[in-house]
Amino acid sequence: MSPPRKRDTAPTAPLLPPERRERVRAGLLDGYDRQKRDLPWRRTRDPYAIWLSEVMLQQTQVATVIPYWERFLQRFPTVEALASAPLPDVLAAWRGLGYYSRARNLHLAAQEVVARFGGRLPSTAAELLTLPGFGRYTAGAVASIAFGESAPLVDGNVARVLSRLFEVEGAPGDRAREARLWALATALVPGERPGDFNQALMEHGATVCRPENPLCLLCSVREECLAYRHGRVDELPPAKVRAAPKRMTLAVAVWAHAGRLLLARRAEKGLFGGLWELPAVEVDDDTPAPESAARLSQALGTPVHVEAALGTVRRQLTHRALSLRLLRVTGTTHPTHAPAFQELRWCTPQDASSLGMSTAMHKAFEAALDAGALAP
DNA sequence: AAGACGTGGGA
DNA sequence: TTCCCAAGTCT
Repeated sequence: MSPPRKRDTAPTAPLLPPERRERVRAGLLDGYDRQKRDLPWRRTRDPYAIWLSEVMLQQTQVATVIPYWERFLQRFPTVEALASAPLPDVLAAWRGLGYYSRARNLHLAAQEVVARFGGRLPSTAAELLTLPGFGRYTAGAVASIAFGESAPLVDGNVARVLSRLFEVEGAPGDRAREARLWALATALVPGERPGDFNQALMEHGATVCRPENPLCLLCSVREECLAYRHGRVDELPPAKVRAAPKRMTLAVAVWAHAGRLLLARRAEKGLFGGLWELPAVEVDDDTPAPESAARLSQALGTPVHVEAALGTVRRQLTHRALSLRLLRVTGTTHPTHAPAFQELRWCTPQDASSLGMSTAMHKAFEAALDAGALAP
């Protein structure tokens, strides 16, 4: 008989010893109970309102979200109200918040909640994950905060806090790193008040364990922090490498008729999907005005010609450098539908103010008016 | 599985 | 001015 085979790797340390787990939990929860910010969605237990806050907070700062959240809830107070609203109305309420696919998916999910769950949001992360716009983070957040499930969550804040506490190596996006962070979050969350614990983790990252100038001297889990102990707080986690923004030029039709401007609603997918705009087509940076007119004619399904260039509006997005080239155009017919757009509408500035429109296009719209687009 | 998808605020 | 990025999801 051969001797029992030895393991070929050294035994790994347990992910998280119980005593250390309890100290980390207690420290974070204490900090939260003492210092948590008074945010409006922490004053409600309505799962729909909590869901809405989590969607709005994706990649968006708290101070930006607050007024949108309050207005949106007034306009669409329940899942049913949201589900039965037309998408353009939902996008109008989202105007200026960015990442508009969030609003489209929220609307779709509300309709599914009505159709599949009788208007009641399901209470587990696993079920929530089946709805549009619910990824791993949002499913864990809503399940734990609204329903008290011990579901883990990892967002940018949590990733930073756990990276420092447990000295997790690797860059954002690294598979092994993500797996380790989720494993740590999963190991930490079971216990009292899972929703509060998850919020404590995020709150700690937002207010104490910040990306720059973290407040280690005020930290409630400093004694547990490996990065602090090893003087590595400033180097964990490593910054993510970001691709250089790509240039994108749009030829924008400024078409006035009888005191109104022609507006178009964009296709549902992609950049500014489903939003209203001054009709625009993508062109090369060096496209001359007559060719831009030809492209716009095709998109609008009726011939237009350029009367004047009204200037260019530039806008910097995360992954794109946008140039909106305003062209005053005219044509002999005045279309009410067009091949490249979902809808066309001739609008007064007042009409336009209530439509869902990106901030980029809103700036272009204002610039067109400033340039005298509707001047007599 | 990288890349697309917005915006406003702070350094 | 310019750069970075903040409670992610989808394809």
